[in-house]
Amino acid sequence: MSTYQAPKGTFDLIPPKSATFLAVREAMSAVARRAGYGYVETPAFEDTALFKRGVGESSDIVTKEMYTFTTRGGDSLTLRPEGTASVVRAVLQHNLDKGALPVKLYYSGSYFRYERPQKGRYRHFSQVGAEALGSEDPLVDVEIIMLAAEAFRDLGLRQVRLLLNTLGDSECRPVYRAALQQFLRGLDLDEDTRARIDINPLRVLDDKRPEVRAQLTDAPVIADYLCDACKAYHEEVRSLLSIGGVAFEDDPRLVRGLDYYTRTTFEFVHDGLGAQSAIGGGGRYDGLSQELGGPPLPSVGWALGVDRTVLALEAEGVAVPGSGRGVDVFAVPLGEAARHLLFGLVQKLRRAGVSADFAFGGKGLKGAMKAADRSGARYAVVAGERDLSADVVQLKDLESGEQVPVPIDRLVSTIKEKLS
RNA sequence: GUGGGUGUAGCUCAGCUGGCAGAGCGCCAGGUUGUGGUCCUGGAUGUCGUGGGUUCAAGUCCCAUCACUCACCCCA
Repeated sequence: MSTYQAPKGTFDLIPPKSATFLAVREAMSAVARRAGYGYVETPAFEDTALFKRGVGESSDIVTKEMYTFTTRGGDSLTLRPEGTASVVRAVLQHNLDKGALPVKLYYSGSYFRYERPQKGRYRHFSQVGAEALGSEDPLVDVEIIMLAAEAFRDLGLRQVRLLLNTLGDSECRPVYRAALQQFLRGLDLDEDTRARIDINPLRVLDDKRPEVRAQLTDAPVIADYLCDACKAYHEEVRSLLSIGGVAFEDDPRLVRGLDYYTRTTFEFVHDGLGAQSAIGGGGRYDGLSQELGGPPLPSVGWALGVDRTVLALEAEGVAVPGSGRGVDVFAVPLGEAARHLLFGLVQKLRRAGVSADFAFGGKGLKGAMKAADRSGARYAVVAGERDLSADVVQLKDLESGEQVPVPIDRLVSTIKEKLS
């Protein structure tokens, strides 16, 4: 124990688990890159007003979860609670929307929300996101969803379910919203929930309390209120997903926490994470650009939770490929002359693209071999006075235990050959 | 903001109705003065989260406090 520890709701990523996090980030990023999405990186903080406007004043994120601070100059800034608002801001700021559409971008980074931590919910968390901006084409929705499904599949997750819904648009949603409000007002609800009826009634559908859920069974569903355009759009998305072989479940109760979503919304959930079952989610946000002062820019995107995906992998007992690798070679010197020679050979190996480590600290041979073993190296290079005077080093295969002398000037080529 | 659970060795945890601080794993050393992963032997490491109280005596009981954790509201 030390005097200091990581702040509440945060955690350190340390080996060996940190390798899994890297692998998850990489797998998620890779599917986006393969599909022509370019990397975008925006600041970790933005003008507070961007999130208030973008995420929505009525969302809980804005009302109670933002890390907001005032600069010396008097500006109000906020650590980003999510990625989409920042990306849309960047696209508009740099006029990317004036070029070829859709603009396809992906990102990977840290996000911040001030909440009570629990399993899968942290104050500092990690997401990989992808956004396709400026195209109102059901195939884009489908591409986005398929990419996320592919990322989870590449990682080896099996128990992932895709939930799908539509939230309608500016034409039909208000009608549904009014009907829902009327229904909700007739229920027996606590004060906070009653307040939400006026602010964002859709979110009441998401309540998990049994006494609330019981009353929601006969709630009106959006499907009955969709306008023709939204209905057609949603049917198209559904049928394209089916043609593409992507399994999904219609979930008319699926509402998301951010105010900007329109039409397609979806969530990837995993059973086995505890209460925080969503490992990724997203949807279409056709009105967000205009909300932020830009032109109409119908867009769709997702964010996948890196931390939660790691939890899901653990729950399934899946080992991520490539996350447990050590170095290729470990050097074990005996005596001062060998220390200098082997240290030099380690540099040569590294320059040749072979990962290599070294027994530092003048350990005894036994201790150094132990270190070699723990490093996960495939080969150990051992050398002492005897070998040096013969211009060789001992190359030991740590799996088979076989050991052969190799001339010093042929070590790098010999190892490269064996590793290929 | 609300409710539950847990704080004992580096890690995972045991420790009964109060009576000398424990195990497994890991770590270090030796068995093997030039060879790891198996095996054997030995060793080190604790303000029992913190502060107070009850008691002859507190890891154990009581109070407070802090931390962690799970869940609710809500969300990736």
